[in-house]
Amino acid sequence: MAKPRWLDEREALLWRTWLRLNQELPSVLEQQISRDSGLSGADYAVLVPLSESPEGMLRARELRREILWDRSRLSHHVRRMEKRGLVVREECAEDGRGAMVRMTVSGRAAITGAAPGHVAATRRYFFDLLSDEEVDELTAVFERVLANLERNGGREGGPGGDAVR
Amino acid sequence: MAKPRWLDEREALLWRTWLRLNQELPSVLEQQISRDSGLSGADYAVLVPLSESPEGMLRARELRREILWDRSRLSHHVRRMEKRGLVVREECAEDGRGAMVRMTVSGRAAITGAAPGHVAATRRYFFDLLSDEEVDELTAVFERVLANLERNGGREGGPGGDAVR
DNA sequence: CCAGTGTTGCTGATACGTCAACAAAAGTGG
DNA sequence: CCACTTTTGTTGACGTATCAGCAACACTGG
Repeated sequence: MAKPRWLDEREALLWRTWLRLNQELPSVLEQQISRDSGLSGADYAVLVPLSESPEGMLRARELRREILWDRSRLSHHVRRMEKRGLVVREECAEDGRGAMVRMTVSGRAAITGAAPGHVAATRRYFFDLLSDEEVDELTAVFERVLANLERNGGREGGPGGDAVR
Repeated sequence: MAKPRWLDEREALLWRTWLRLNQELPSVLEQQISRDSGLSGADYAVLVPLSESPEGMLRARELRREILWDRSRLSHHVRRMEKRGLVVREECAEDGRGAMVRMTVSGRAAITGAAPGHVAATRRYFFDLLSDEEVDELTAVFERVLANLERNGGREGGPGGDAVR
């Protein structure tokens, strides 16, 4: 693996652009969420699946499956969110190990307040700049890359960069 | 801004895919770098511009401009890298405030050793899955989004997610 | 020369993510 | 039923990122 084929001009340009976009877009969106709702991107990521589930409650394992977080990360973050009154932990009836994470009233209020602004920002900074065809093309490419990633480089829970969601 | 147009089916799919890719791809690449060179993605991001500059040395300000980091982040990270012997700080001749960051011999060895494997991984997980046309299409789309981002949402140094580079 | 202003980099406090180690419960095969 | 393994969630330690505040310097107009 001493001397692999280097990136050519066009590839290098794409790579730099991609890295930069991945740095800037999530950052701007997180700031937007945080500024007008006090939630972090991580908070948002946790609250979204909860808000979509029947009781506003999910087992930690399910939550992790949705957002692809490390066990430890979720545990720590839920503890912090609990301290802020956004969620509560309850014990799981069917499985003695399990932990249920339930959204509080104030948690639901937070996500309900934050979502519209976030979707609007998503449009303004992303979807408004894409044609319908481009939406489909990007989806196809990303899914292809993701599929390959999971076939090979996949790890268990997949710690990783933050997701605004 | 109470009720913005929600994301339709296809848009939501793209968004989820994008978030997931942004979480997984950088994570896999960072692990790859770290595993076979002991460098973190952040180390790599710092060392690349240094390795491309004439003396292996840049003023902190320039370095920040290249990688779009916060002042504080760079300062902290350079301190840690200095402790590990990858770079050294020197004072800037022309500007009394300035700080020069210089790559050490061992720093250059590290990046030289890490780069080929990283480029190979970049190919395996990204470029090998794209056609030539797709490379150009993606570049065009990303640049459009980035340009809009900098026109509006731009902040100063731009703290943001990590870049593997 | 000076006061005012912006820039540059550093630091300490705090929040966050990752890792290794752990405990408890559940599953599994004898 | 009993050892053994796996799954699940928690914790503490550590490295890292962000934020507010600071000090030193540079630049500008008077």
